[in-house]
Formats: sequence, structure tokens, C-alpha cells
Amino acid sequence: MRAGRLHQGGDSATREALLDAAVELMLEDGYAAVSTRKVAARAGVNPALVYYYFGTVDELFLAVFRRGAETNLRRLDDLRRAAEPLRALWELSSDPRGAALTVEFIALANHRPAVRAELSAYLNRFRRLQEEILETALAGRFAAVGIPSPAALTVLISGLSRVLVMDAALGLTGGHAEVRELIDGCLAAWENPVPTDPGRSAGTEPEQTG
Amino acid sequence: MRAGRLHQGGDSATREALLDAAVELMLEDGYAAVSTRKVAARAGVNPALVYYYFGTVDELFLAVFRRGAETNLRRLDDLRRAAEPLRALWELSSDPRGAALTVEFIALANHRPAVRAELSAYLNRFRRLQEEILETALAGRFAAVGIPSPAALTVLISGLSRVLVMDAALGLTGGHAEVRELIDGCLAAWENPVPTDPGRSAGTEPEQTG
DNA sequence: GTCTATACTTCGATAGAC
DNA sequence: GTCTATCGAAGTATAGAC
Repeated sequence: MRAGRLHQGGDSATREALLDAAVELMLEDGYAAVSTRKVAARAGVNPALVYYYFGTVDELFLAVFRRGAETNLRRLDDLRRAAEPLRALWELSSDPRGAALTVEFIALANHRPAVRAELSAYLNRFRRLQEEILETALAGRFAAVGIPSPAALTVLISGLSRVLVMDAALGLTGGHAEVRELIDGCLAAWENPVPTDPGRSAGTEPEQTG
Repeated sequence: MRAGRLHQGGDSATREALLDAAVELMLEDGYAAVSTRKVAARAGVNPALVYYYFGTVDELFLAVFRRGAETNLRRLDDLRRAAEPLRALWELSSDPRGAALTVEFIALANHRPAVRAELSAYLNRFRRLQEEILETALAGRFAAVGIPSPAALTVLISGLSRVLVMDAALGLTGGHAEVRELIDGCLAAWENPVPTDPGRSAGTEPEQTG
């Protein structure tokens, strides 16, 4: 169904405007609101340009996804040099914008095989990279303090950050404060295990975790 | 936009068939696949009947949602009499069908205000009931064993069960076995705390839990 | 309650002028 | 690269016969 010479590789202003418009629509009104006409209208360009740049709506979605995925992978890679990688990782996953977009793409994946394949491959890569970062950041500390493995940690981070964001979008806040405290306690305990000294080293409070 | 005398209260076979068809479509192809024509075709009835019974597509979605919500609340209420309420609760939330439908409705809520209001109200009710069940099931044990509060538990259960289901739908399984073990350990420890050991009194010392 | 027929809108996609 | 014009399919919704 697709053959003609497209222009997906470029990074023209129009192309970027279309991608931006698509993201906005997805966040505001859900993926179902993304149509060639609406995207073009919001980007202030002619609807036919969507086909010029992307060929099909499916490809438009994939382009949106790939751009966001690459940005996220770059951000993730930057976390290697963070002072507290585990906490930084939690905060990256807690970004409301990113989480909301992910939910839209998960829903989209339900009936767009191409999106499903891409999303699956990306999440795999993302989590592997996350595990790798955790592995080096918490090296040797896993067995000692009873920290879950990197693979398990990535699942916990994904699930808990996402439920907090989705709940908040629906106005649900019950239990959130306590869950955040709980997580905060784990982050602190795992990332900065109490140094082996009798007294109390300066700085952070040794909050207890439940 | 809607005024005419509808027939939402009834429970005719046709009405139920339409609701069933809508659920199937949502699970198989996502909420965007639900249209009057497709729903009617799958139910084997005339498209005009969708309007006869529901008036608008929005109302069809709400009817689907309400029917599922009531079923779920009834199931939840039944758990009061379960041998292990906490574990039963976890298993109820882990039902793939229910979790997948919830995700669809969360996505739908992004751009259908009526759905958002209904979903928000329902989740509130569901979690309150869940908290109430946990409160009586684990009465008095919270402080003793360091169990998170009922409100926090409901958030943890929602988030973790959902991420496991969504991951599985995308073919992601890394870390799942370990997370399940972790959760299983918590369920066992919290629901069936070690009988009062002679060597150790039922102390108030919180154990470190992941 | 169920059906046909139809009005109107929006969609994805393409051809071709500029 | 950008635009107009257009096709055919599918969507929501209504009127009215049976």
C-alpha cells in the first residue's frame, strides 16, 4: 500500500510542526483525535503535506513515536552521570507528559500491529538500558541490602510511576502521599545505604521505609 | 443533543448483545474500533438499534462501562468472605480482561468528559470498598508488621497488577517472575503473619520490606 | 422492536497544477 | 514543497415503514 518516495528522513520545519501537532492532539484529545486534517490544521499547513511527509497515518504515528523514543533513550543515557541514578530514573519515569503519551501508544498498539511491534521493541530497549544503568549504579549492593534485581526494579518503577500519573489525571490521590514516601524511602536506602559508622553521617535524614 | 425516550433500563437480549459486542471490539481492536455499524454487525442486529437503545455512542460506552463496573463491585464485595482476602484482591485486579478494559477506558477518558467523570467516580468507589475490606481483613496488623495503609495498598495493587498485564500484552516478561515472587512474599507475610513465636514477642519493630 | 433509506460529516488517500 | 480538487469509504444520527 506504500511505495512512493517519501521524505521521512529529513527534518524540515513543516515535518517537525506536523509531529508537534500530532503529539499535542494525542495529549489533549487522545490518539483517536489524530487525523490528517486535524493535524495539518493545528500545524497550520495543508493536509496533503501529511501524505507528502509520511505516506500514511500509521507512519505518522510511528514517526511521532520514534522521535519521542529517541529523546527518551538519550535522556536515559544521560542519567549514567547523575548523582543519584536510581532517583533520577524514577523521576524520568514519573514525567506526566511521557507517561500519558505512553498510555496513548499502548492503547494504539491494541489495534495497530506496526505500532505494537515498535512499542514492544522500544520498551525492551529502554528497560535493558535501564537495567544496565542500575546494574552499574548499585553494583554489588543487590544481595547485601535485599534490593530487587535490575529487571524487577524496572518493572516496579514503570508500574508505580504510571499508576500515580494515571490516577492523578483522573483526580484520584488517595494513598499517593504514602506510596511516594514509601518509594522515597526505598530510593534513599538503596542508593545511599547507611555507611558503616557508629554515629550519623551528615546530610540526609535516615527515614524509615515500610 | 439527546432527549428522546430511550430504553437503557431494560435488559433485552438485543441490548445485551450490543454491549457484549462492544466489549469484544474494545478488547480486540481498541475503543476506536467501536462504531455503531461495527457493533451492530458483530451483534448481528441492525445499526439503527444502537440509537434505539443508547441514543449516542457516548451513552453506549457508558453503558458498557457501568455494566462492567457493577460486576466488578459485586465481585469485590464477595471477597469479604474469601479465605485470603488480600490475595483474592490481588488476583481480582490481575484479571487480564478487566485490566485491559480499564486501560481502554482510561484512554477513552482522555477525550470523553462523560467517560472521565464516570471512570473517576467508579475508581473512587472501587478503591474505598477495597480499603474497607483490607481494613477489616488485616485489622490491627498494620502498625505491627509494617504493612502499608489500605489506601496505599490499593494503589500498589492497581499499579503492579496493571503493569504486569500491560507488559504481557506487549510480550515483555523481563523481571516479571521476580516481581511476582516479591508480591507473593508480601501477600503471604501480611495475610498470614508468623504465629506468635516464643522467642520473639509480637514486637512493634517494622521489618524492612521492598 | 426491528428494518430501510437517507442526510450530513469526516476520514484516508491520490492526481495534478503551481 | 505546497496547494486545490476530488474519490470512495465509513462515521453519527434521524425519519419513517413495518
